[in-house]
Amino acid sequence: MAVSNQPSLDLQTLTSLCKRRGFLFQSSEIYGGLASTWDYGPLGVELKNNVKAAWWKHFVWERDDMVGLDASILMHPDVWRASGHAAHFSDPLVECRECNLRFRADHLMPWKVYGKMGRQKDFLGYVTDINPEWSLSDEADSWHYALARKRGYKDHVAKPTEKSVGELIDSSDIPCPSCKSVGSFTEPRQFNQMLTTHLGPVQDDASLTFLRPETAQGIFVNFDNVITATRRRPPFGIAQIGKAFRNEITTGNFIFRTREFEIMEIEFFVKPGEDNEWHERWTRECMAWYTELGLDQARLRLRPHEPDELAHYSKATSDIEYKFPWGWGEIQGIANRADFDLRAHTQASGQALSYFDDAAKQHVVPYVIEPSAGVDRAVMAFLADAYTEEEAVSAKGKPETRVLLKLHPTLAPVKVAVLPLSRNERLAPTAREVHHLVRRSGAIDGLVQYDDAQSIGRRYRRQDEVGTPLCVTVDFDTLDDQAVTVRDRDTMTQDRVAIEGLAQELRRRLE
RNA sequence: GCGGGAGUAGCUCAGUGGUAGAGCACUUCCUUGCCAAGGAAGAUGUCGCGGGUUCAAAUCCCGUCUCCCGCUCCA
Repeated sequence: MAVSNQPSLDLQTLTSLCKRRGFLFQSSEIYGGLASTWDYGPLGVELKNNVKAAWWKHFVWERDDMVGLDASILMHPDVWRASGHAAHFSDPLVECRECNLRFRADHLMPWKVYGKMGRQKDFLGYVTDINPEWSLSDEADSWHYALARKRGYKDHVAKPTEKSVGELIDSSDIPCPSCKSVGSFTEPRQFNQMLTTHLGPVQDDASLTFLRPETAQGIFVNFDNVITATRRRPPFGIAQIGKAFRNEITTGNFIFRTREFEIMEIEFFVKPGEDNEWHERWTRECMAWYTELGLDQARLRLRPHEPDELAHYSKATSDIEYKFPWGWGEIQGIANRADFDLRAHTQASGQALSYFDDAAKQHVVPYVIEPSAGVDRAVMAFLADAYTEEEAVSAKGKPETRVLLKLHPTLAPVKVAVLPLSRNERLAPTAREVHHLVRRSGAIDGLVQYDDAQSIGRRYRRQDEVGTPLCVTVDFDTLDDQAVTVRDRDTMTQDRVAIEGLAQELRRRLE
C-alpha cells in the first residue's frame, strides 16, 4: 500500500476539506466574506480546543513553575504607550505611484518646524534635520518639545496633521528616493497595526483605546498581583491563552496570517544572567511539544532572528517554523525580552515591578523569556501534517484514494465513532446503548459520535477524513456475544472487544 | 497597497450571448451486511455582489467584494 503523507497537499485541498467537513468557514460568507477572517466549525472548534487544552495541560498543570492568567483584551491606552507599541505601530506612509515602493512620509520631506519665543514665531528647522526616526503621529509631540527645549523655546507649534503632511508632499518637489519620479506620491496614510476602538458612547479621542496586539502586556501589568497572590519567585512563568488583533497590511495563506488570532503565550521570569540558558531551554521544550503531538520533525526547524529583524523589545528571538504547503512559516517565537517591559511599565506607571531576592537582599527586575505560539497556526500545522492520502484497492478491486487525518488522538475532534453495521432495527437499540455507555462513561475526553447513514465502509472513510482514531462497530454477533469490533484509523485493523469495560479499553487505546 | 490568476450545487469543475450542467457528496426506500457496493427516487443554484449594454447576459462592459500566487510589509 503506497502511503503519501501530504507531498501533493496544496492549500486548496486543505481549505476545501476544512469547509466540507466543518473545520473552518469563511467569516460572514453570506455577505461575500470579510478578508482574512475565519470561523471554526463544529469539528474545528473541537480541534482548536484540544490544541489549547493540550498546551495548558503540558505547560501549566504538569509544571511546578507556572501559573495561569486570563487578562482582558481591552487595557488602559497607557499600557501601549509604555510598551512601545503605540510608537512602533503608527506610521504615516506614502507610496510612489511609479515604482510602488513605500516610504514614511515624515522621512521624506523637509517639514518645517516653528516655535514661539514670547509672541514671535520662529523657524526652528526641518524635521529631517532633527531626527529621521521621529514620526508625525504618536511621537509627534516629542520632537516639537525636544527641539523647542533645545533652542530654549517654551511653546511648540500645533501638531501637524496627516492632511498637512499631504499638502506639503503635493506642493513639494521631493523626488522618490528610488525611481526619482517627482510628484508621484500618494496621500500619506496611517498604517497603524493596532486596531482601535472607542470605549463609551462618544467617539472622541479621550475614549480611544486599542485591541491588544499581543497578550504579553496583560501578564506584565499583572506581575505584581501574581507574585503577591501566589508567593512565586523567579524562575517561574505566567501562561495565558487569548485573542490578539493586528491590522496586518498583508494577510493570507488561509488562517496563517489573520487580523484576529489567538495566542498561547508564556512570560517566564528569570534571574538576570540566567536568561540565555532559559531561552535555549524553552526553545527545546517548545519544539518537543509539537513533536510529541505528532508533528513531523522533518517539517519543523528552528530559525534564530537576525539582529535587524528583532522586535523593539527583544534581545534575541528564535522562531519555530513549520513547512506549510506554501513553504516555511513561523508557528512560534521564543523571545528574550530581557527586562524591557517590566522596566517600561515601572517607569510609566510608577509602580515597582520587581521581586525581592532573599539571597542577594535586594529588589531585582527579572528578565523575561517569552515562548509565544499561534493557536491558529498550530491548528493549521497539525491539520496539514495529519493530511494523508493512501492508495488502496477497493473491495471491488478498483484502485482508490483513502484520505485520512492522522491526528494525534489527543487532538482528534472526534475520539470515537459508534457505528451499527447497518441501519437495521435489530442492531439500532444495542448500538444506541453502546454509544450512550461510552459517551457517559467519563473515560473519553471528547466527542463520541453515532452514525448509521450509508454503508459501513463509507462511514469508516468519513471518520478517516476527520481523523477519528477509533470506530466501534456493532454487528449481529454483538447481540449474542456482547462484544463489538474496534477499528483503528491508521491500520484499519479490527479487534473484538467486550462491551463490558469497552470505554476503559478505548481510553487505553487513545493514550 | 501593487501585479497576475480565479469566483457556477456542499466539494471539484464544464459551460464564450439564446431553457443552469456533470462527477463526487447529501436525503429516502429496496437489496446487502466490515472498509467510498448495487438499484430506484429526490433535494440542492439570487452563476460572489451591484450597475450597464442587449429582444436576450453565467457569458460582453464598468465598479466592488472575496480567495490564491508573486511583490511589499511583518513590533
